[in-house]
Amino acid sequence: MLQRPDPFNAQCPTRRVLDRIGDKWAVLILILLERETLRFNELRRRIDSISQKMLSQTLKSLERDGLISRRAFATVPVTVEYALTPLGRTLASTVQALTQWAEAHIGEVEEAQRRYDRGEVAA
Amino acid sequence: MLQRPDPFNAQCPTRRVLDRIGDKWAVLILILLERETLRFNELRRRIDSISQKMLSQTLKSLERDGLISRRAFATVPVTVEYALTPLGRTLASTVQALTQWAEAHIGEVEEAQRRYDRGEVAA
DNA sequence: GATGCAGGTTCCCAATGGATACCAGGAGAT
DNA sequence: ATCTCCTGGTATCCATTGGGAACCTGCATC
Repeated sequence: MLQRPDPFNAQCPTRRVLDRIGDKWAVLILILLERETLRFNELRRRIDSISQKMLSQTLKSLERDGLISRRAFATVPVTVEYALTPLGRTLASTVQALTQWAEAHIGEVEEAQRRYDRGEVAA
Repeated sequence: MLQRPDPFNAQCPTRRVLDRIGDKWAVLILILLERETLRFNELRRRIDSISQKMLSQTLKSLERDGLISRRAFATVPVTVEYALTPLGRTLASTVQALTQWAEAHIGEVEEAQRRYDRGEVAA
């Protein structure tokens, strides 16, 4: 791998990583797991409107990428815990910055949308 | 807006902002425009494999959100320049951190994927 | 008059997302 | 004994989305 990473090249692996971050469910899961280890249905309850399918699918991808770890316990009913790996932890803090941006600037974005929808040109 | 922003609630506007960031093309466009103002076809040439349709669609959404500005010049053929707004600039630097993460950790992610695909459990 | 370039839009098909139903297996209530 | 609920999923179906390719306007050049 001597080639410099270049997310603008479709073949570059960093592009695939960006695509993964570009998964809205993955972002939410990473943020929740940064605070604490959670079980499947706990995640489901906390993330409003996620379907079981998308949750299970997203968890599987995150595990494959080494960002979260999955541990099953033979309790009854079975318990499955998801936690961030050290690698996932480094990403989660970066991703946190995004949600903080969203919370801080949501007002400006909404105002821009209203202006745009009224036909006004951007400032 | 007295309600605290909560991206885990589907109704919360921050969730919509996250969805926008979760657009892989939007991320790439923001990064390119952080460096310099660019024209439509310049963007198209730089972002490998983006279609005209997705480029035009993504630019329109970003403009609507007040993140980029569009200026058309009556040259011949017509010239259209896209640039970051001040608001877009604040987001672009945050998003930069993501690509830097991707470039820095892509090796670890790929190794985790190979391990997972060989059937090994995550470390 | 054919060709080229800019900046798009339209149309069509394949992939993705989400809703719903279903599964296994045991616990607890009836 | 059986009904129902809990866990953590999978299977199926359909609507929405994404991408590819072709087309369009306007002017300028060959």
